[in-house]
Amino acid sequence: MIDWNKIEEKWRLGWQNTKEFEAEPDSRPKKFITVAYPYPNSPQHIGHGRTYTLADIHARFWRMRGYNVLFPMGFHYTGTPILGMAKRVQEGDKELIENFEKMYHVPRSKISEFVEPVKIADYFHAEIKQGMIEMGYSIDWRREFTTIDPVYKKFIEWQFRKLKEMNLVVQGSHPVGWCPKDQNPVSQHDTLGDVEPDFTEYILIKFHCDGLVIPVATLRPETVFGVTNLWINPSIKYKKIQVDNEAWLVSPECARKLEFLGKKISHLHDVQGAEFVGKNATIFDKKIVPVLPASFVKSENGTGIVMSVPAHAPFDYQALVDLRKNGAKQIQEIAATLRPVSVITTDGFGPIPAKEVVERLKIQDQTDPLLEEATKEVYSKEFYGGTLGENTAQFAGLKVSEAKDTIRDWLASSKTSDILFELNSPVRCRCGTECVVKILNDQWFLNYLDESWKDKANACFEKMSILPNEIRTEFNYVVGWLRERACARQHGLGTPLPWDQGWIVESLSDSVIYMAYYVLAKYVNGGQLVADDLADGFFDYVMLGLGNASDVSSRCKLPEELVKKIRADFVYFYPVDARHSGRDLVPNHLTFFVLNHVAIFPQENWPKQIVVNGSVLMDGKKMSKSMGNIVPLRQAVRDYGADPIRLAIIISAELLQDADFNLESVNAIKTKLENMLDESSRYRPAQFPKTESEDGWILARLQNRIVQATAAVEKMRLREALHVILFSFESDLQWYSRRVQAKNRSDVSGILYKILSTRTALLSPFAPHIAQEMWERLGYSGFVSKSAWPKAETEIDQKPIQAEELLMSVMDDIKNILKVTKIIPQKITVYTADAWKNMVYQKIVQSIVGGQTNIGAIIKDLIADRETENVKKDPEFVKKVVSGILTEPAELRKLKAEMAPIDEYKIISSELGSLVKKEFGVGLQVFSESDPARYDPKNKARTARPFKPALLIE
RNA sequence: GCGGGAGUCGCCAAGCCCGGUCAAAGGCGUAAGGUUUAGGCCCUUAUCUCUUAGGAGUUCGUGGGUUCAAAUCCCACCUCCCGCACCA
Repeated sequence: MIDWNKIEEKWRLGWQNTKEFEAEPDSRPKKFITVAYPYPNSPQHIGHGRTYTLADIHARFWRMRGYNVLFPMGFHYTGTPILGMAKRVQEGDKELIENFEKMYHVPRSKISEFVEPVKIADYFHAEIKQGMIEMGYSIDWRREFTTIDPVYKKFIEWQFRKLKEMNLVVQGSHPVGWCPKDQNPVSQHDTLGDVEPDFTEYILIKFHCDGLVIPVATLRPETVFGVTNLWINPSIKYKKIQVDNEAWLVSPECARKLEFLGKKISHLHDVQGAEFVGKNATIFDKKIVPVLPASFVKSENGTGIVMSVPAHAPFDYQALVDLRKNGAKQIQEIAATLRPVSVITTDGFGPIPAKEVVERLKIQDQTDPLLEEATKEVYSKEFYGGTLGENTAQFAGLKVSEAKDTIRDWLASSKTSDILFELNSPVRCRCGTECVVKILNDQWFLNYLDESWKDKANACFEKMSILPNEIRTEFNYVVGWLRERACARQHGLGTPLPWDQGWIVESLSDSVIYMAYYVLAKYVNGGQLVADDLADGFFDYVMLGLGNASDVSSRCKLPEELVKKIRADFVYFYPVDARHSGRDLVPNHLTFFVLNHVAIFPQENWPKQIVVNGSVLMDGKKMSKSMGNIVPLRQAVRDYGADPIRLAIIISAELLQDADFNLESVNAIKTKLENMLDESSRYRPAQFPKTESEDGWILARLQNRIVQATAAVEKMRLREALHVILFSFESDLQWYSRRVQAKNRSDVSGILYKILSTRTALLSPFAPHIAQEMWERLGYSGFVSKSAWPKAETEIDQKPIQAEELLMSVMDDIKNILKVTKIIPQKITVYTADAWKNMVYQKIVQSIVGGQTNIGAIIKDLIADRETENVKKDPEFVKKVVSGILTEPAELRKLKAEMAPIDEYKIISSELGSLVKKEFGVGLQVFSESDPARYDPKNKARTARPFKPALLIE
């Protein structure tokens, strides 16, 4: 039994002692590999482990290839979730505290400290870091930092002043979910039940009545030309309010909403809805519509008053129908005069779609729940397929999907409209207060709408390597679609906006160029760099090469040598060579990362590569708290060992696929590794004769495998690489050992040793601990992680490969025949094809490689040639050869076309006998097809073909 | 709706870009055998159908097409997953 944790700890300490992963500039070429840093609000689980493992393998691979690799890590403290958690701890939230205790095993004394947000971050920071160490990540820990370190804050201030100078930070208004009591924006983790506040923008269209403005909320401003009346609920007590310099009539709920939408509001008095029934309202100064009663109008929706468009809104149509039947007498009379006004024509609908759908669904009255469905149907069909009719003035002919915005803008410019934001479903803050939508008028944005900024980003993406390349289009799409993005919040941990201290730089905006900060972090941690006197000039010099070291030195009270050294470090390590992250960060972080780099840094420091990976499933299901199937990383390391987990995650899926993690696969990997470890004590270095065919073959295979594995890792196709290292080698070795055993050889230990050494080196980036242990047992001193990545010989001898392929295929044929005939063999005879057949074969291969696949033409050619005119007698032979060659890979065909034919008779008679004897227990006779002395009772010899000798089994 | 991705022989999953190495890798599962006191681990063999000579047939979401040849290229359709924001 192997004690994984002990082996792992041993080598971890080894790496630590020799400062294996501490990168300093030197004469070697560098690779700067980074991963999106973690947000420490919970321990990491195996899902998090995937991205870091991929990056670590990447780093270790380049290190073995002779690069000076910097692989650092930081911790993202910025953000609001931790703040919300601290609040919940303070409130004694049972569920959360239980999670800490039972799921995360946080000591009770620690939890009580969690009322302070930073303590939460600190705790999980330490926890996550320890996990990364235990996973064997080759991180240079001297460069660790958090995003609330004083120097980091200076750095972010610099970043933002830079962006502002370039006019990329702009101010504007922005709606947010808002708790009126806390006076704070709310996001998902601030609400009861963790509901994301989700809201919709409605257009308020202003009607006039008795000197009052009657605003109605709608999502369909394009139907305004079809309005026939307004709906008011007679039983609601409406409010008359002063809005800026107009008097509005709205429901009480609406009045409250409006307060937060940047309007000056004062309440006048209450009016019963019934008072307005029967009155006339006007719009566009001329159109007059009656105000009618309707019970479906809800006080809490919109303004509590609705514009009625019976031609296109099923609710309105049905309410009108109801009213004609049941209304008060004079109302019935008014209703009877109203006719739906069609303003949209849609394929598949007549002029009054609302009527059609209401009648088709057999809707009874305006309380019928089917009306929702009817509304949806009309809405979506008209939106995508409708055009505005002749009676819509200058908008006639526009598609509904386009007209919506055009008409909205037109209404706004003529001051007949306003905006209302409304939560899609009621949301309560953790404090219990009902939330609203508030418009922040002084919100700061990063102006990702800026065209020249987008252009630069696209230029950068174009030159970048994106792995896997499939997601490249997604990046392009995101860049095109990005608008202004709010870049500051009013609470949370982080850096205050340098010019407006009331705002904190938002977490997705202070994490976009921090890779540059890793260069500084080492000096911060070493105490040489402190925040107090750091000025922008320092960052300008270090990161952009602006100004000079002596000015910076005197201004920031830093030794000039130090300033120069830091600049030199930056010049050496930048740009970022690879950025790893999960695919969820594609539409945000990764895109912002590029955008901010191209804004701030000169082109030579733009990032070189992005590597994106999919997520990790547990037993085929998404990991989630509620499912209770989260596997904490550190626990998994204790139970199974770091290397088996690393491999299980990597081998279960290619980069972008979701990786399915399950215990069986971890166990399978574990025993596989344990077997390899066992083997590594078994072989010793020794001279080996490269005389036998199978030796040449296995050594050639070894070269091929190295080439395959290397190419795969270079493309970050780690699953494929691992497959080669773990399994393909195995099948090669299986054949080799069959051959060796058949011959009773005892001189192969040297070869096996060489192969295992190579495999160990190939394995080491993936499973660094166990590979190191194997390396030691194999008798090497020093670290395998420092040894060179195996390199294939450029000249690979193809002859033994062909020879062994021939033997394999004959063995397969024999087995096949035995299986079908179920005879017990007494004697096996092989006949190899005649020389002229080889010549024909060669010619056919050549013409196929040359593009000729037509059998008739090939035969004609062959007959025309004296040397191969024999085929006349046996056209079937040509057919079989052609189809045989066609089922071979192009590469092999090419090889056969170029190479001289192998001597099948010689190979089979010298190599096959031992195998046949060993595996079938019988003797073997070999003849050439037309050997006059051959033993051929069944006349089989004539069926021999090149690479397909004829067989006789008795 | 927009954008992206996927549907492969019990399950997971390669192959598709660059058509013939493809009845289609590998892992898991299953079955038989070996090893073992027994079990586990491990090893061997088998695992679409048919076949007493190395062969044939039918398969890669569905339906068409291109080609000497299609899992792979083209068209249409069906189904599933993810993102659509100010949240890390």
